Amino acid sequence: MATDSAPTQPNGLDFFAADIRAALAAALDLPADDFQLERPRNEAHGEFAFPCFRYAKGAGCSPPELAAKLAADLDIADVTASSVGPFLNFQVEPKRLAVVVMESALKPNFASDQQGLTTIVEFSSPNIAKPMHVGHMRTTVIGAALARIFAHLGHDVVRINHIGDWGSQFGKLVAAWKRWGDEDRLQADPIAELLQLYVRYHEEEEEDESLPVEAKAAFQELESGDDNETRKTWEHFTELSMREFNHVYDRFGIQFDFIRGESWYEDKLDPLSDWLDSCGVTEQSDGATIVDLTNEGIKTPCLVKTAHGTTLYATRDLAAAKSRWEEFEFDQLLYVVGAEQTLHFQQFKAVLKRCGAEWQQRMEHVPFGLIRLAEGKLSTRAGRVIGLAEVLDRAVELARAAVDEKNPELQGKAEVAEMVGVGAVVFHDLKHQRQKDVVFDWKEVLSFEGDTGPYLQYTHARCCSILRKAERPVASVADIDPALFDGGHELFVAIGRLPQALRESGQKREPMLLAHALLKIASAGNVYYRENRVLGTGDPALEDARLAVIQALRNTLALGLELLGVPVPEQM
RNA sequence: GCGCCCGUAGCUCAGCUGGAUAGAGCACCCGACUUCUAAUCGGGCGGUCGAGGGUUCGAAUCCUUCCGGGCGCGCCA
Repeated sequence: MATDSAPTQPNGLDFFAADIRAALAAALDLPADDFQLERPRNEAHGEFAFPCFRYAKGAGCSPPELAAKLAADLDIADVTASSVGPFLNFQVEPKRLAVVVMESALKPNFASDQQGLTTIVEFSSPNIAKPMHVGHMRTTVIGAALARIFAHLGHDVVRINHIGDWGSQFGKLVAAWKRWGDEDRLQADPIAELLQLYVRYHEEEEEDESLPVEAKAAFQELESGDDNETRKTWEHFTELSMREFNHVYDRFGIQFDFIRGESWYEDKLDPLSDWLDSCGVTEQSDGATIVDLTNEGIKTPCLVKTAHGTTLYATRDLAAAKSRWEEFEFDQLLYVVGAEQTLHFQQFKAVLKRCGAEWQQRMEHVPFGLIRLAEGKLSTRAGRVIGLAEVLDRAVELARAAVDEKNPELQGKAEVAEMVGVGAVVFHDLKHQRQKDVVFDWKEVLSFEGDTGPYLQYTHARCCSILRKAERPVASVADIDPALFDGGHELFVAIGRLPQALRESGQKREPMLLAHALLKIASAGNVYYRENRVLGTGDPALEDARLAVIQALRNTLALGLELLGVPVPEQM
C-alpha cells in the first residue's frame, strides 16, 4: 500500500543537486522540479551542467548572457557556478564533495529512498518438464535484480515465480508418458526423460491422428479438477521439475516469495469466466470464447476459452492478475517477460480495461530481447539449446582455472570459482540494455577481463585485502582531515552518482544503469589505489583517510553487486 | 500485408526526455609488477552514428521515407 514516504536526506551527489536546483528555481522563478541537471561532457567542467538555451527567452537574453548572469548571481554553499558559452557548470568544492560522498557511502542505507510502494515482480517462470536454458536466464536475472533494486529503494516487494505448469502441453506430455514413459529413466534424469517424451510427441503427432485426441482428453481430465491418474502423473512431473529448477535458483542466490504455478489459479478460472461474462465483454466466435479489442486499438481478439472449453494462457493470466490485485492491492505489477509476448500483455490489459478494472494501469510488461544462437533461434524441439546449468558449469570451470593460475595459495578455491563463474554470467546479462536481442557468444560470456563481473569482484576483493592487512578499524570521516582525501575526486564523483543510477534503474526497469555505474566506480577505484598507496606510507593520518576511502569503495561495490545478484567474494 | 523492437569503431555495446571535441570493453600495437592481488593501470590504432529527406540556433538523439535484421499477428505458452 502506498504510505507517506519519510523524506530522507539526499545521498551522494544528490545532496548538492538539490541545492543547485533550489537556487536555479529562485533565480529563474520557476519550480525546482523543472530543472534537469545534466552531467558535463568534460569532467573538468564540474559535476553538474545546466544548458541555458530553453530558459534564455523567458529571461529576455541570449543563452550565453543568461549563463554568465547566473554564474555571477548564484550563491550556493560549497558550489561554484561558472559559464562556458551557453552552459552553466557547477563545481562542488572538492573537499566538501569528498566528505559528503564518504559519509553517504559508509551509511548502510546508502542510496535508499523510501517510497512505501508495493511492487510485485513476476519473473523467471519456467515451464515444467523442460530444462532451463539460456533463454530463461534473462527473465531470471533481470527480474531478480529489479526486485532487489526496488526493495533497496524502499518498496515492499513481492517476488512471484509464475511456473508454467498448466495448459494443453501437459495433456500432450501425459499422453506421451502413457505410451512411452519409463519410470526408471524418469528417476535417473527427470528433465531429460520428459524432454524426450515432449520431442517424440511432436515427431509422431503428425503421423498418428489418435495422439492429439489423447492429448486433448488428458488436458480435459486435468482441468476437470478430479483427483485422477492424469493429475497424479502431472503432480509427479511438477515435483521433479521444481527440484531441478531450485538447483539453478540456489546457484543464482534467488529466492521467491511465492512459487505459484499457473495451476495455483485453477479454482479462480471459473469465477474469472463468470466475471468476464458479467462485464459483458465476451462473445462466441468459431466456437471459442473471445473478447473483442478493436475499440482498444488491438485487431486481434483475446481468446479466453477454446472451442473445447479449455482455458488458455490469457485466461490464466487474467485470473492471476485479478487474484493478485485482490490479495495485494499492488502499486505496480511488473511482468519480466520476453518482448515476443508484447501483444499478449497489450491484449490482457485491454480486456481488464474493458471490464472497468482501473488497476490494470498498474500492470506493466517489462520486456527484454531474445537470446539467440549464432545458428539461429533457440529451439527446444530442434535441439538448439544451451542449458543454463551448462553455462554456469563452464563459467565456473574457467573461473577455477583462473583462480589456480592467479592465486594458487587461496583457500576455498572451489567456492570462489563458483562465485566468479556465476558472477561473470549474471553480470554479462545485466550489462546490456534490456530490450536488445543478444547473440549468445561463449567467448563473451566467459570473459573475466575488462567490463565484466569478475572485474568488479576483483576490485572489491582488493579492497578487502587492504582492509584485512591494515589490521585496525577504519576511522570515521569526521575525524579525518578532508585535505587527505586528495586524489580521490574521480572516485568520489563516481560513487556519488550511485544513488541516482539506482533510482533510474528502478524507474526505467533497467539494471544496466546500475551495472554501468559500478563499472565506473571500479575503474576509478583501481586508479585510486594504484596511485594512492594506502599502507606503509608512514603517515598514520593519511593511512586513516585512504583506508576510509577503500572502505567506502568496498561498501559501494558490495552493495551494487549484491543488488545485481553478482556474488561478492572477499578474496579471489 | 499489418504491428512492435533493433541498426553507433573489426567485434560486443554505452550515449537517445535534442545541446559543449561521439565514449567504454574486447581484439591489435607500445609501456608499467623488489612495495597493499597485473582478473590491474597508462598510451596508441580505430567511427560519413544503416541511407535519404525534414524540423531546429543546434540532430546519433525528434518526424518521415527507404534499406537491412529480429519478433509477433485466434483456439501454443
